Amino acid sequence: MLDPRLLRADLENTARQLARRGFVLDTSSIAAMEERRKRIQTDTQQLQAERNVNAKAVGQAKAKGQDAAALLAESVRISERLKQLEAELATVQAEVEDVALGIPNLPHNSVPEGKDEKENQECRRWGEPRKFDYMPKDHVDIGAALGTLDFDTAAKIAGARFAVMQGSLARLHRALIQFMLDLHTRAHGYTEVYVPYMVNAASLRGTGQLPKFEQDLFALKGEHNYYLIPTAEVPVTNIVRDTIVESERMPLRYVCHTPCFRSEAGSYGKDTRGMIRQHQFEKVELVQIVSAEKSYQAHEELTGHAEKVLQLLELPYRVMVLCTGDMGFSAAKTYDLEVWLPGQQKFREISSCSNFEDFQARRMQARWRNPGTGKPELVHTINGSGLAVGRTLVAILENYQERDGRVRIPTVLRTYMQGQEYL
RNA sequence: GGAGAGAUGGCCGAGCUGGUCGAAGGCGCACCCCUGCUAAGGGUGUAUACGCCAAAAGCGUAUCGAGGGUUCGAAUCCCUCUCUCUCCGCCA
Repeated sequence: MLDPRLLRADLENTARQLARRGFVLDTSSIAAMEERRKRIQTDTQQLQAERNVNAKAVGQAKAKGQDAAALLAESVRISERLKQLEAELATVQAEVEDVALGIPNLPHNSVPEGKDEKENQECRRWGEPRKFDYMPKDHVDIGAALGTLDFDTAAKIAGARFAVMQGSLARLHRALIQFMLDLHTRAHGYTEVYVPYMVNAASLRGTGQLPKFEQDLFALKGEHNYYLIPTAEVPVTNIVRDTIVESERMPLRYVCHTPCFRSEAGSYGKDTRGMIRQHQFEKVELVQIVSAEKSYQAHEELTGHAEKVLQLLELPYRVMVLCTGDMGFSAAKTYDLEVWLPGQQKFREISSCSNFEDFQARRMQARWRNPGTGKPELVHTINGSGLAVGRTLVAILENYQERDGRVRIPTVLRTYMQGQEYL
């Protein structure tokens, strides 16, 4: 959520900044709504003050044994008018809230302007895509040949966009998770956390998935209104919802492995082959809770932590800064890491690292106590995949394939695979 | 699933026979005074959000788990929900 003061005092400028990311803010209707809110709120508060004064007078009169009939009559009159005004105020405040919750974050100044993913800009590249002296296969064919990756069985058990893995492939998948967690906890200073995989609506509202993107989520039926998490970002970031973090605990750095569940509504026909886009996938997520003045530095560092995983796995990648039009709803700035997939002859997203500034924090009421002022201030939240495990597995299969159908296991993973060299 | 207890400020904890309660007291914290070290003592202050205001000051409003109700007036009474704890049952 944006600072509501922007909508009150700096509406035109806010609209201009939102226009950069292709969001049209209806300034005249918001201005009118705000005008109404202000008027009703002022009137209500004034009347509430009158009621309080009057009620106090009644109490004092009664205590002294005086007749309070006139005061009581006045109180009744005020209360009736107040009931009506308070109802109006609640309505208009809910209206303002609805509008505010639907407005995306302002893009940071350093974000290039653009309409869609075609206008994202490459920041840097790492590694050299391997030259094959044969036509490299994609991970679906590689997995099928190994007999360890099976989409048909998954379709029988569940449906489309699921996978079944067996044997050493399933083990490599698990090894990747251990490797990533170990790296981030030992080398990058993150604290490992374990969290619920189902969350309530308040948490999803906090990180920005609700109310606007409910169609992307799996919701549970029954008496619990739970949703399956689409990313660990939701439970992990919400650790600090409705809390004031003491300054000596800052910054908070969490790493968390969870499964992620996404309905992928609206992506029909996209990436239907293989395990690039699944309803269920594993991800190791990095989350940082930092102060405002440190958030952009922390964002760069976190992106570097995700890159380190690819570097140690020796997978070629490039770093893209997303343009204003391609960024997610809550983000102020996003870097995507794209790994090279020989099977597609393309770079594909494997991590997305975003700075949300105080956008999520305001929704969550997540603050820290600034020792300089002694006052609570909104934190900045940052997160990134470090990495998407399924896609990392795909990248390994395709980049490490051999002509004979075997797949070499990256050196850093061998200790997790009992020294095994090939799948 | 059954029976009970509870949720108050950064923390602990009164208040809960409705009015003077944004809330006693303590701890913690900050500043000041005293004390030539140490220890102890005294004083003052110490929530958040919002509104009016260019801003500060100030004034006002709301908030005692959440929501609703009763009442002229609710931390206090009633209802619903959420969460926590204890006991029993069941269970990985």
